[in-house]
Amino acid sequence: MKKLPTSYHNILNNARAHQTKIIALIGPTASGKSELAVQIAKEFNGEIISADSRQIYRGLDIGSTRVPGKWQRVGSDPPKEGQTLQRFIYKTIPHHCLDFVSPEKTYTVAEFKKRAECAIKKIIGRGKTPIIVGGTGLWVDTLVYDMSLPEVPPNKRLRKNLSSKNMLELLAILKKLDPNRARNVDAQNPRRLIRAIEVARALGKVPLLKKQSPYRALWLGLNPPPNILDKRIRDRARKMIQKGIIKEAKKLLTQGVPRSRLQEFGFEYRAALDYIDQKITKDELYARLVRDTLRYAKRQMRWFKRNPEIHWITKLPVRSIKEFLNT
RNA sequence: GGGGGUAUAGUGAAACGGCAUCAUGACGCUCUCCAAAAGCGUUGUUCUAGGUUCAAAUCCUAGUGCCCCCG
Repeated sequence: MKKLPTSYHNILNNARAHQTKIIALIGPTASGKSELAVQIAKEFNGEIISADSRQIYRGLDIGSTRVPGKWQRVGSDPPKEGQTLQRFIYKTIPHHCLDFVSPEKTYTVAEFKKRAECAIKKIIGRGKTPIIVGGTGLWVDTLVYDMSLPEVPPNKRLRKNLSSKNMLELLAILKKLDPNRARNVDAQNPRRLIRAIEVARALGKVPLLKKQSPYRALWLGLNPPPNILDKRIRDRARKMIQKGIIKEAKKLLTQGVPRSRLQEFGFEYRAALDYIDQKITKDELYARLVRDTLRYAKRQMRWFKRNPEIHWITKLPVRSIKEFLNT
């Protein structure tokens, strides 16, 4: 990551002291977050920070339904005749944290948080409003609530070693390293146990999780009524096939992304692989995409429902945003 | 028309005549960096009618549905 001039750090520190305002826009897949985010950004002089655990990866354009490049460069409107270049650039809506990680690398929330914070600093430095948009609940929360995740990168070898142990053994290991964490960890979840051991081994113990937002965040939640979301999800699936999800999956494979890795990028790629392997027909591919998207949307909503700060909206809430930014 | 096979949860499967299980879905929930992940809980099944047996998903008979072969 490029080092920032110190002035940016000062800006962020000031921002923390003065409770910088940010907008967080969340919602399930296909709810129309991206479009709305661009509208908000245009209306209120903002820049967009994506909080999506898959749109960060290069080459996953179709399967992750990343916003089209034109929005990242020029907002949603092409330049009109007679429009000056300056006016044109002014309408540009920059998007951050998109399309920058090699698909072969495993990118973690912690890395995302650093990069996104860096983007927030820059946006604030330009006197603009950061708009965090995403469907990955954990990623949005980590950023907005400034969750103090321990700086311990994943240790592949340790994880592999521990993966053969059962949960009682794992719990015993953790108990020796950090009895406190052993008491409140989910003792039936191997992944959590292994992660706790990983952190405890590196730091001596698992630090307490701090969750204190340095920002004043306006939480907006977009959740269309079921029939509309259903229709949007069907459109999304149809377009995904039309735009060439299969071609994209094949391309990733030829680029050297292993099949196992491709499957980690979500049900879209798992379904595409099954089609490539001729396990399913094109109609079945469509049906699978629709079904799995609906399921995923439900799971996303389960996460969001727990956050009482979210204002659930149906369209651009111009007045509330104005009030929020002016108080 | 004749012969053979098969029938178990919404779906896919397991169960020597002895407590009907497993996976998946649905529903609800949890979350200290794999989060489109991982985990927890709830729900729900022996095609129908007889028979044999202390006891039947399992054995027998008939019916029904589905699959295969012959005509």
